[in-house]
Amino acid sequence: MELNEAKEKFIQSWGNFGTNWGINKTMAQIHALFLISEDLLSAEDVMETLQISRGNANMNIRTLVDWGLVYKESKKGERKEFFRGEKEMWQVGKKVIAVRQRQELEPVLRVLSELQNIDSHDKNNEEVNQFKEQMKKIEDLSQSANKFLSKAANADENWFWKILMKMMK
Amino acid sequence: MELNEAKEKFIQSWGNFGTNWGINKTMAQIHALFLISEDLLSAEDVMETLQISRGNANMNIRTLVDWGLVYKESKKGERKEFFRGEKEMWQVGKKVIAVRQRQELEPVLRVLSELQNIDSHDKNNEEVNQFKEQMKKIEDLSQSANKFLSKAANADENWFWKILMKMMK
DNA sequence: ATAAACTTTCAAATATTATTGAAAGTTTAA
DNA sequence: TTAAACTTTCAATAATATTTGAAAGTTTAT
Repeated sequence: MELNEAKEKFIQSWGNFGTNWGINKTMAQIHALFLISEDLLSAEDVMETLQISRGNANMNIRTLVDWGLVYKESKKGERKEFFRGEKEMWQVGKKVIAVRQRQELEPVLRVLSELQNIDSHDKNNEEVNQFKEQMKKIEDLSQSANKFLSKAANADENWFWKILMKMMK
Repeated sequence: MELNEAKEKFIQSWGNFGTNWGINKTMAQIHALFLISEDLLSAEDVMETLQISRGNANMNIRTLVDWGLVYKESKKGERKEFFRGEKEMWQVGKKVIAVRQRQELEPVLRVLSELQNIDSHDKNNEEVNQFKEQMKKIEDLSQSANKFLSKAANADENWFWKILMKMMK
């Protein structure tokens, strides 16, 4: 395989991967492009390389900046904005975890807690109790996951590796 | 809140939650319905409760069975197929992890490994080396994640909790 | 072997989500 | 203050993913 072919394939694969995890394809592709670009890139570079529109490039780059996966940087003497990708994969992982936890897991936790407040004049209503119990179980697992992800998102890499090693043995 | 209202809200929320994680809404809703149903349900029960078509119900129930989140069961004297949901949330978590790991993570690992085979007549080509190095880094993180998920998917609940406790302190 | 009872499939229709690009907005330099 | 250079927005459009439902397939009882 030739280098440019490999780059292209990486970008496409990363895009599809994202799609399967609720991240839009273009955003994942732009992210892939930044992961393999040593130089600063402008929005126009991204537009041209990936053959996408200005608005699309802009919106997705902005989201990547919000997620902390891409940094805005200025080039001396240039007015245009430039961007640089976060290359440390451990950082990338942590940042993705943090965002998705906040955006997806926390809302579920709120709902699960809310769903345990059910009016019931009959305190022994079996059906109500079963429902509440099940909500509690789901909430418990979600909270465990949430705690775990919080730890992971704030851990340094060494700490994570130590744990992983402990687990493997 | 009243019980049926709560059930409805749970089903809707679980559906939206799924959507954000690359799982289709109906499948997640059917799963939610099974999580809160004590009795066996037939495909028709699901169709009626969620107001969805026969084909949709069938396909998504089948996928849930494939994932191990719903079990096929027969009712004595009835020809119709019935289904029961896996209620243990730890089992649910493990099964989701196992499927998504196999379906999403492993293909990426294959691509990443493949992308490190780049033809280069010039062994010192800096650009090629940088690309390979970056692919290696991404592969390393992905493999760690993969190993971790394998452990989690095969662990018993106690083991998981022990680790979690170790991490928390 | 037949037909009733049920399940599965898949092409067409629908719904959802992402993308475009022109217009509006902003910033900078002079 | 102006206008050039750039960025952002958002309504219209396009692409993608999901759902429907009728037809085909299967199983079971007789």
